[in-house]
Amino acid sequence: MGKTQITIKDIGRALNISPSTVSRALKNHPDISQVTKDAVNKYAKEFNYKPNTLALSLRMSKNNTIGVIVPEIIHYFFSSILSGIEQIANEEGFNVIICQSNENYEREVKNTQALIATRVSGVLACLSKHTINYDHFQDIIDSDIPLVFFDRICIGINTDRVVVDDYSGAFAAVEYLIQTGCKRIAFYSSPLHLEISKNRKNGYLDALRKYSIPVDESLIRVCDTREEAIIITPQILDSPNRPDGFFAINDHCASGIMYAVKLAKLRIPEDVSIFGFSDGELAKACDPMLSTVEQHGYEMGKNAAKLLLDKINGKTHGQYTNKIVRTNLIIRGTTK
Amino acid sequence: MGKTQITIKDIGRALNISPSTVSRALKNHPDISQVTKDAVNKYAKEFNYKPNTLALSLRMSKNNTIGVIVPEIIHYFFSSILSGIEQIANEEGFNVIICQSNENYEREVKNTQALIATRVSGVLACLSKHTINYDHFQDIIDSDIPLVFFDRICIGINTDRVVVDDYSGAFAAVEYLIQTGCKRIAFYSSPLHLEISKNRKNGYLDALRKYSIPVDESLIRVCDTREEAIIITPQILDSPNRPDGFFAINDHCASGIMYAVKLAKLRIPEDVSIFGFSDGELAKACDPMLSTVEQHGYEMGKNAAKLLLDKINGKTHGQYTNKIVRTNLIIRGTTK
DNA sequence: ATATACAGCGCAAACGTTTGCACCTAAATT
DNA sequence: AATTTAGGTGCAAACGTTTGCGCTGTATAT
Repeated sequence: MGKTQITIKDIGRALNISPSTVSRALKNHPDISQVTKDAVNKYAKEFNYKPNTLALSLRMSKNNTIGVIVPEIIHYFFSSILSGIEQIANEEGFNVIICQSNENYEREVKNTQALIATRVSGVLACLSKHTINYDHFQDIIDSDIPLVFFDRICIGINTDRVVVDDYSGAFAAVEYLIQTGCKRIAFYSSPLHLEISKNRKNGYLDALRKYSIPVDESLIRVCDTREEAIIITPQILDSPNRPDGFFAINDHCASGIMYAVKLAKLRIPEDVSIFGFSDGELAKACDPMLSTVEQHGYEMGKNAAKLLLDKINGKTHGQYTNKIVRTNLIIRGTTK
Repeated sequence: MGKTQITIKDIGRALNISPSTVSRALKNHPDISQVTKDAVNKYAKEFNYKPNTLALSLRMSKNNTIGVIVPEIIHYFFSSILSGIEQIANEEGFNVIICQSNENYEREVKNTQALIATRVSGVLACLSKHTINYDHFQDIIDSDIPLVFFDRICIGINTDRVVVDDYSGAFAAVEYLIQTGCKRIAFYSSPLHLEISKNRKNGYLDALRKYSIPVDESLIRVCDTREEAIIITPQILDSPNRPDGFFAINDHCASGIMYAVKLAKLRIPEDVSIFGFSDGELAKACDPMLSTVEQHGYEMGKNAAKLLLDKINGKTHGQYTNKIVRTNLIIRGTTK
């Protein structure tokens, strides 16, 4: 007990050979005799030698660590992405260090700087809701650190991205609402400067157009939390011709809508249909269970991590790839 | 662009001074003249010098990184703990690298070994559901790495722990059920070798005893997921004298019970009351909203991280502290 | 003029590894 | 017998920092 980690030098001293020989023996270098190798390996095992990754990283000027910048860990979608990232990184022997921006621009730039200082091998990033300046990400690229964006990307920067198929998911959801009889469909969105908002809005609009349903701008609201939804929905429900369908930017928001709709003594889905986005933990807890767009966070995380690792390992050839993770509709009880 | 990070040596070369002088200048060492300091700082700022943390860690044999081993990131309780950990670590300039065991013993030991190899400054760990051997954690301690357990602790190892007040939370919840008229209360638990299960069971049992309610072993089940709850609850509801109250080990499980209860055409809370544990995302999405024991994952994470950092910084004096995070009841619609 | 003090800076070692090169010995080739 | 070959090993530098110690030069005190 209390024993501190043993080093290559220690092994060398104990066996009366040089550190270089020990190093080579451990790596099974052909120059080293079998007897030496055996002796070294035996000793290493016995005293539980573990290479010092710090020294290794320094020597190789290559850190087997990737950084992840994520808005908030606690959201199901992000934590499942994180889970996917960790899975792949782990398989490839990489550590993942996490930073959360808390949807805060200043913290996001601090995070990027910390990651650069740590000399991580690569960075996976998802924009905070309020980020509109991207210089800190350019800094990452300028520092020769591979960068790939996921989910909330920015198009001002040349790099790889992996996104959910927001457009198609939104289009399909709204089309489903229309096909099951909805005539007036509201859309609750995150701030519109975000690509995901734009894309989903486009999906929403195009679905309406396809079925020649007029667009009513008053039905498009910026609202992406349960609390906000509970506040603004009653007003909308009160209007002379209230909507008979809601398409929400996430499940939390959808559950807020459900709450307000029930409070207004309207029936789900007979009077109003509701579609969410994410398929998080709460979707099945709702009553009726929430119809939603499954967006495969875990898959997204795995894809993003793979892409990054390929870049780190130099397997990609200068091209920026734009991976799109499919979505699919999960029809449950809040739609007809 | 393409510029790689500048080093202390580079600054020295550019300014015709030695690396040691640069180092001292940057640290505002009194031995260095103001003019030199100014020159160094100016150059450092201009060329965006950032210390190489790898070299620093190696030199100081101190890694400003802590490792966290967590069963599954995607669960709300764990991700909020993680969030709290990240918060504190960030404030203190520490990176946090995460490993998930996926509730798998083998992965857990791999994780511990990886963290030892990385020479993290400290480890925060939460046992996987199936861990019954603790040697790998002893290895961490033997490697002189501070270790603190959170939530799912093991009592076989001498170290700091921070846990939720499981006993009191359970006691209070069950007492509330009794006080609001429940006569037969079922308890759905995680595997009973876990301390949290034992403690909550004790709280459950003591509350029953306090009110002289006989214990019926058939009402105590191992079940901690929504899916399992949906399967086993109908049988229990079918029995001649069905329970009129449920105390679930987590909110997922509680939501499964709700589903089964509604399916059996029983009313919540008039016919049966339900109490969860966690206050996760889904609690408010339930209908009626779930009464549950709030367990403050974020606080727990912050506490655990603080404790660990104190140990790392040598602020604690050899004593093992046992921090207990309070719980409190959140009464919503699933109880009277 | 000599001794003392101190300000300002550089040398070199150290943290643990890897790796190009040189070195030595013994065997194999001429 | 002289030379080449190859097998096995060690030296030393490098990655970027920090830090104890020693060195220089100038200014102050005797």
